[in-house]
Amino acid sequence: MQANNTSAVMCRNCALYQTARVLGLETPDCSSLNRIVLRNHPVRKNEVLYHEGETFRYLYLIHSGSCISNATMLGNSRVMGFYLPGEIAGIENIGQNTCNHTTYALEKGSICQLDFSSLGEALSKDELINVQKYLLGSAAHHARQLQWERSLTGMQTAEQRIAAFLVNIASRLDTRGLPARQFRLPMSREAIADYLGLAMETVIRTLKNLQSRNLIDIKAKNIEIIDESSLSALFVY
Amino acid sequence: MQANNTSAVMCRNCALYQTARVLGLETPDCSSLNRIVLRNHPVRKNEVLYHEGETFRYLYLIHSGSCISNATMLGNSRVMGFYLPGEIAGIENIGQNTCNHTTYALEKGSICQLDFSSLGEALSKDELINVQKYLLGSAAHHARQLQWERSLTGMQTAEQRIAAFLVNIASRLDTRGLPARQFRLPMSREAIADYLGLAMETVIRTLKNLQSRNLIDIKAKNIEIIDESSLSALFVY
DNA sequence: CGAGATGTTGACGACCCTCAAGTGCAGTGG
DNA sequence: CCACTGCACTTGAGGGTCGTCAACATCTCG
Repeated sequence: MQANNTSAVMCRNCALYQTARVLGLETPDCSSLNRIVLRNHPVRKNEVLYHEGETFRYLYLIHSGSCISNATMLGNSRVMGFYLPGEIAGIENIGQNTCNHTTYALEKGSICQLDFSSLGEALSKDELINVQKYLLGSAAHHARQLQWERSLTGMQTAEQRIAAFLVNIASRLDTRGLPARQFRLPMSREAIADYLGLAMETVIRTLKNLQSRNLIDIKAKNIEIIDESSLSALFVY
Repeated sequence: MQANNTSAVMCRNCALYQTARVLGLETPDCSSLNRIVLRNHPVRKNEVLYHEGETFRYLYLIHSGSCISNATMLGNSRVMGFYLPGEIAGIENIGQNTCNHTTYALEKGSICQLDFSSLGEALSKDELINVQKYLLGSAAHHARQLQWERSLTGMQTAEQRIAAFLVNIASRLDTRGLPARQFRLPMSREAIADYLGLAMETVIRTLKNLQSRNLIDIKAKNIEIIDESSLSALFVY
């Protein structure tokens, strides 16, 4: 059995399971889905799912582990976002030919790969309508998530941004039925800093400060949210 | 004829026109589209399209003018985004019952209203597949836009954020075939400040500074981008 | 024309970025 | 098992950016 520090979603909460349900296929080992889905593919740490500029074809449903996506801006790289268990990486590439981020695993895990470009051929019209409807809902959900992230990233103080970031991660884990009080922050401090537009040192100092006020307990990558309401109160002003 | 300070998209570039094309209906006055679309509805300044908490039903395609959307956080309001001509307001509500922003017009203009909830009944299966595919592409495009906005909002200096904001607006206008060198910023300085996580005074001073360096020329809400490459160089470091 | 909203300017101080030095930890090879 | 190497992380000092406050200017619209 796998160690508990990398969390996996239960099938009921996995984005892929929802997709399967939409297809009218409740059983996990149905054959018609297998034509377009690669199930539970293991990924190593730092393994790339898709490269910036590559032809877009697949959606990646994170089953366990987590991913980070980067975009290069004239040589320099910027962190664009993180994908947690149950979330869909690559959905923002729909409607264009190429991927515009590089996405890779932050830790050992497993993903399901869905051949988006073959949906039309592999499914009946009714099935396609349902799957499209589901993906449209997922894309809209992703947009709401991004809107919320945008507003938190734009907050004024480092403390607000970090508090909002932590609450955001916790709530996303909670949505998928994963422990949201105590979990592992899979990304480096540098990645958090880049993502939030802060200096790495500020991230560290702010985390330590939140810890000294007993709002969180953080040791290396392991974090426990002790006082979520006070943490939220920092940015819901 | 309307004055030139509020810009309208040419029909070829309007998001609604694309939708119409997807439906296989090239002519603007076709009857089957009329069942679910309210065309070119005029809106007054400050007129609300949809309220936070209201039941979600319609998508709004901005034909001319522009909109702002706000979300309340415990009484306080935060600017969540702006919608320019040719863009679709409300698309992020798909997949949930209620709207989570309040969106209203920043200036006099006109919009088309699409009854999203009746799509399934009003269209044939083939039509529905095409419309869904189109909307899925739009939602993904919106997500890419938001991802980019998130990364610009997270930039460190006020100058980077403002430069990126201006270039972003210009490029969105350009996409729809509208003048992108000289245009009107329809929102207040305060709204820009809130949106970018800055103080209003900083927005004003930074704009003035960019003007003194001859990168832009700004007078009240009218802006001309004089040196776009230098402006872009400020944040593509 | 007047009143309220919106925008502008200046002074000051806090916050956070930069730079630099040092610590801890993970992975590798002996 | 342990030393070694490299990378992530931590801590401290100093200075610049930007937020706050307050006064004033300008714009908008009845």
